[in-house]
Amino acid sequence: MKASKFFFKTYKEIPKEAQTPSHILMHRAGMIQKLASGIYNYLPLALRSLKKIEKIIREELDKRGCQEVLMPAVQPAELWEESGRWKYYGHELLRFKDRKNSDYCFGPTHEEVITDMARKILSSYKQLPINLYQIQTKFRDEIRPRFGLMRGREFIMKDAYSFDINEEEAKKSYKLMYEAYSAIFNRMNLKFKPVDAATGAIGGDMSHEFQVLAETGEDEILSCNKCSYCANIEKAVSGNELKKADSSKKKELSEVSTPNVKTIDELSAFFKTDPSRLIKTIIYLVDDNPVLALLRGNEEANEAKIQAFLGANSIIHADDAAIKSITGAEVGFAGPVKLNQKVTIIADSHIYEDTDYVCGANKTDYHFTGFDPERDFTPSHIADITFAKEGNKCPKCDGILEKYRGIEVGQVFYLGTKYSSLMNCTFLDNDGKAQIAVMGCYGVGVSRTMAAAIEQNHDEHGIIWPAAIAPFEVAVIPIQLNNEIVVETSEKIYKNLTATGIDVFMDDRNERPGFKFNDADLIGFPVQIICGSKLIENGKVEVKIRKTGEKREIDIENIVTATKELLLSL
RNA sequence: CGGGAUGUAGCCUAGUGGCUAAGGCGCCAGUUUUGGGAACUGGAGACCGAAGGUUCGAGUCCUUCUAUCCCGACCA
Repeated sequence: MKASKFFFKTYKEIPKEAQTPSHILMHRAGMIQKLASGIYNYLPLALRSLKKIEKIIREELDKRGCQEVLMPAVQPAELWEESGRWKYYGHELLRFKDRKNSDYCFGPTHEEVITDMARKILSSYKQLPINLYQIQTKFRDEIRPRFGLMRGREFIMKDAYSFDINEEEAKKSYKLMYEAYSAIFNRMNLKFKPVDAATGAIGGDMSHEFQVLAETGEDEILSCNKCSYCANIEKAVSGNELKKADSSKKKELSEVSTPNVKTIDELSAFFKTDPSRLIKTIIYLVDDNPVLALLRGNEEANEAKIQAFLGANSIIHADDAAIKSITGAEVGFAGPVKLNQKVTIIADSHIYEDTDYVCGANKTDYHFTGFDPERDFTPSHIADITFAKEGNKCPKCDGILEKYRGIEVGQVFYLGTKYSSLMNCTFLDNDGKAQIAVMGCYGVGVSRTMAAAIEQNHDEHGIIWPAAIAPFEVAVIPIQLNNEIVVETSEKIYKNLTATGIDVFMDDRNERPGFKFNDADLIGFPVQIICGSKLIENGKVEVKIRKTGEKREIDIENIVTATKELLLSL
């Protein structure tokens, strides 16, 4: 491709709204344009990279027996009602009506459609296993889209779904996809970690996320410094042993007037005590039922763990009115003692490490002191509902947990029969008996992967593409366009490289050298071949490696072989 | 959804209530220039996010709306 004919434009200045490296650089390099919040145009430069990502994905999936399909973006509400998600998916699901007033949504994911597709074809165990995938545009109406393609509303996703005859086989399919994903991100030369993950709205009971490590990642990961344990902060478990409360320190429960003292900070100031000596009572609506979560004042509630523990579809904070009706008090005075109605109470296991706490009295402007978790209330459940922390012991070995930030670019779920049973996706087994297909689902955020690659690989000059997903692998940059030998040589190199199947960008623009060098670094061509008159007279050109900044002089006649070798290492 | 901020040309910015809204980048034409974002000359491009209001007079003040961004909550 010649620059003079290529549809692109680079920018020196950073647009006000771009905050994060991938967003700034993709904008400056002329890869994307924003059309609306979280909705972007992909220009040729971006699409080239996306296509390469897609190609790698297709190759690795096809190699493992997956088959590509293409499903509609617009989906009828009936299917979502069958799975129950029309109700539970919430505002993220973009819903609309057609002219006949029928309900539709723009697909945020395709479990319903694929299960419907599969049940129409599947009749015998002989057809299984099967794994179907598509690469397609999704829409999720994010509350707060941000960081360009990192969290867009419309985005490109590869989603795959496996169907198996039983759990054991389904777990084999899961493992195969886990391997496929590792292979995919390895081929892209990205630094990533597969981590244990919470399952969220998609459901199911086993899941791994593939996290590309980057400072700007939205997710926190805890990873053992000794063994392979690695989990999303929402799921991570501390291996620290629980202490036993010192029963000699028990005190009597007594009501204390605490006028207008509501928050943990206010309480700890009022009682002149550490937040760990306070019990925090948080009231949730879990699948519309009230749930009290109890934890120590210095801990944060891990809502993903609560949701997972209770096997719930949704968890939200109760509003003030609900809190008032449950506790009989204003917000800020909730506690587990003397509740006037039966509610589920989930107690964090850490609260049993001590006694003599302060907790709410379910009476406006009053708290209890001397609260003893073992004596003063009966929990419905005791569970770990806090976050593990950096420096905690690993739950699997004697190592220590370290913290990383990551960008979730892929996730694999073992779904079981969640959708297939609700939607009656069955087949006949060996004995002629109907069985429910066991499913898994697997996603890769294609557009997000592109952004993540940039987040992980850039410097102050621009993008540093891994060669496998770079829009172009090589840029040929003639310096003196008024010098015939330079022009001829660069043309020759361009043609020869292109002929061997390398993606070459020929910067034939009549610009000064510095301008072209800066553009080349910004766009991030992994290899830059600089053709200047002085070296060419000696039969050489300069080859610059974007990643290291290293410059080599290479004989013109060897340029094709040398470039090919270089690219393999990038 | 709560809190904060911002909308002036394709991009980045300036602009005490006062006449024709200013500059840089980019763009077009020309001349020179060609190893790290060139110089000069000439040119095109904005009814200042929208609607009301205050005022002799509004880009500037007020109200509402809208869009966008940031923090939080929420989320794959």
